[in-house]
Amino acid sequence: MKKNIRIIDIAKKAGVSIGTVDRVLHERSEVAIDTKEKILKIIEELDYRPNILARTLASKKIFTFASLTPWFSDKDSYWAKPQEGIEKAIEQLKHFGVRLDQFYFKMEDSDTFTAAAEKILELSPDGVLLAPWAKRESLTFTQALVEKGIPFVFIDSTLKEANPISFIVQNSYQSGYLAGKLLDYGINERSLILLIHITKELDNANHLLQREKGFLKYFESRKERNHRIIKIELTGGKNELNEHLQGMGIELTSIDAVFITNSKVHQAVACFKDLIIGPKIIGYDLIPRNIELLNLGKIDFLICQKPEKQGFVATNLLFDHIVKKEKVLRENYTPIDIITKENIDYYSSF
Amino acid sequence: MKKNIRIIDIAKKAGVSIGTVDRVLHERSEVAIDTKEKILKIIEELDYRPNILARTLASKKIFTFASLTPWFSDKDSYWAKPQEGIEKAIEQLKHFGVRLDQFYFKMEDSDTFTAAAEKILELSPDGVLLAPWAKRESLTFTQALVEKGIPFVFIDSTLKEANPISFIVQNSYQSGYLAGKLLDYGINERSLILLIHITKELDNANHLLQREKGFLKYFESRKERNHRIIKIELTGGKNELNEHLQGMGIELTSIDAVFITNSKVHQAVACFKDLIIGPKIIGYDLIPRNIELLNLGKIDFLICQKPEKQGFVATNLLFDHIVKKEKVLRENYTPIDIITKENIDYYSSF
DNA sequence: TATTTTTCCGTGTTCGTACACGACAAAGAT
DNA sequence: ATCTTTGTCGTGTACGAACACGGAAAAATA
Repeated sequence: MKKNIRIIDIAKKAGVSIGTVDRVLHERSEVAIDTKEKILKIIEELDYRPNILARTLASKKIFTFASLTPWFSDKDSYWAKPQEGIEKAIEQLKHFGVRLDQFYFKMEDSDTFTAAAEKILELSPDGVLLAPWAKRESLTFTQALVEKGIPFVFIDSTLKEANPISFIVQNSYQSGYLAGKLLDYGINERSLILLIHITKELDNANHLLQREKGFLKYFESRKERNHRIIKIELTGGKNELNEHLQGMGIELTSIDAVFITNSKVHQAVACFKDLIIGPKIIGYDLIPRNIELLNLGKIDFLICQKPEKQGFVATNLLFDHIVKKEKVLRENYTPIDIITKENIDYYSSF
Repeated sequence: MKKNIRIIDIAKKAGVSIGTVDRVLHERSEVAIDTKEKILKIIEELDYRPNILARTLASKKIFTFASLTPWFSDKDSYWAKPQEGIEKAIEQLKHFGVRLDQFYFKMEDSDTFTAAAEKILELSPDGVLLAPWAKRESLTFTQALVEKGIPFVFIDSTLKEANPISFIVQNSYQSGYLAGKLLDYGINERSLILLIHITKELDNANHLLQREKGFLKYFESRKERNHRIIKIELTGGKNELNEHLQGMGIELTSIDAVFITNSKVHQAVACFKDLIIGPKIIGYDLIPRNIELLNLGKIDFLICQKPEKQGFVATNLLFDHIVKKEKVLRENYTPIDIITKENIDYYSSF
């Protein structure tokens, strides 16, 4: 049983006191250059790893993390999930002196983003977890963070122009590509496929466009299947899809497969509820209404990205960087999970 | 910011010394009944949670865990995965004074199991992680553990007759059911489906029989699809499947879908390698040869169960029970993950 | 009453690290 | 020659909990 190396072991070996070793470890104040080098060498040799327990116990420092994510009213809503993950991580990290301050913004009002960002800057936390929704405002914010030397991690999406210590996102393009594959797998040649966006501002939703792109790319690579793909943009009104299809002169029964690019898939399903054999349907996210429809067999597949895990991992990345001072992976991708009626009961969000 | 309750806070409030509070906390020696009750009440009131950091730092106790799993020679083999998970967990728990002793047995020789079990009993660890492969021997072992008061956790499978603090397994039946669904989704009516076991001792492999059962159950519930299912048992020889099919007078091209009940799926694929459009194929586990075939499009789906996570979770369950003295969930199920060429790059084993 | 035993509980040290404080010597300033 | 300054480094205390030791009071025994 190998005993752990302690500061005092280093000190003894170097013939100095623990205080001196401590100064070297923390670059606290001046140490004679020879002594410093000797100590560093011994630290290297002995492969010294500080005992985190003792470190946190001794240091009265409290680390404050701030999170800035979209506001949600319902605990079943999508954005509640990353928050859950963040909170779960913080719960475990409490012992290490980590505290969390949560801030929210309203997705439809970028002023709320700016206001929250200012509050965070005023607070000057040790690290920030951020969903960079409003692009311009996010950039201003992250610049200010960089100036203050506050590290930050992106959740859910990332900004090329910013410089986070890491980000954790799903590869939307690839998930769209997968959706294409799954639908294609279940239909015959010469099928009619709908690609549906249901959102109020498609321009702002880069995710959805990426999913579309991946989806179309898949079928481009399978031209020999001779499918016909129709793209439809909706805003989420009732009966909207029905009317839209009528307007285009498309029979419900002629549709073989449907891809909805986000969690609004339940809205599209309503349209087909009276058919005995409906089209194959694939959409996103395990929200309660989708789960219900999946279990009823009305939805064939849901693609999911473990949003809780996203928050959880992001928080731990920040912790590893700030407290443990380890190098962390910059690019983190969430899995692209395939959920069906048959495996949903065994799906875990972590 | 709520300050953490310490032992000294309790002591002050009760008008005693920290030593007395400590005795109550650990039932170390006698404390006057009044004092004890008063202290317990205050502990309750203040919702005192001991600081794990300080606790482990002060207590020189070292917890020893023992693991007993099948021996493997190749780091790519299936049983290397749970080991990886166990080791990763132990790495994190080292700070809390947890050490691991690994023991192995040879799957084909139950004497090696008994020998290892005896060594473990001799070692008297604080907890045991166990893959209960040989049933009779496992029961003898766990009985001895119970007698010595050593808690244990089952990995990969469980024994009804034993009483582990928890077990973590995949629901094999359900995974077979899912395999049925996925295959059925991709084929037309009146298809020819092969159900193939490739193993030397099918009787001993309850997993595989459960998978078969789930698979058949799915199709029983979809009788109207009018498929024909042929069950084949192989032992893993070269060209075995080919010869078998010839013997039965089945054309390769007439086969629409194939389900192999374990990770040997790559052996079955070889049989169809010359066909331009082969059957739909589904099997188990992300071992290198399967991954290769998945990427080549020769295998459509692999069902996976995060074996690393299994080891990881099991170790943490043991830790929570023994060190943190928390209640742990008895029944734990691993996810039933669906892996395709399109999402494999984003699959994480944890 | 004196002595021993038992019951109850306070004190002090320890774990490994952080950090404030100040000691000491050498170099420079007056 | 005396006083400051500066560079080095050791000592002591704290963090919160565990546990050994032994002291004081109460109870039991002589």
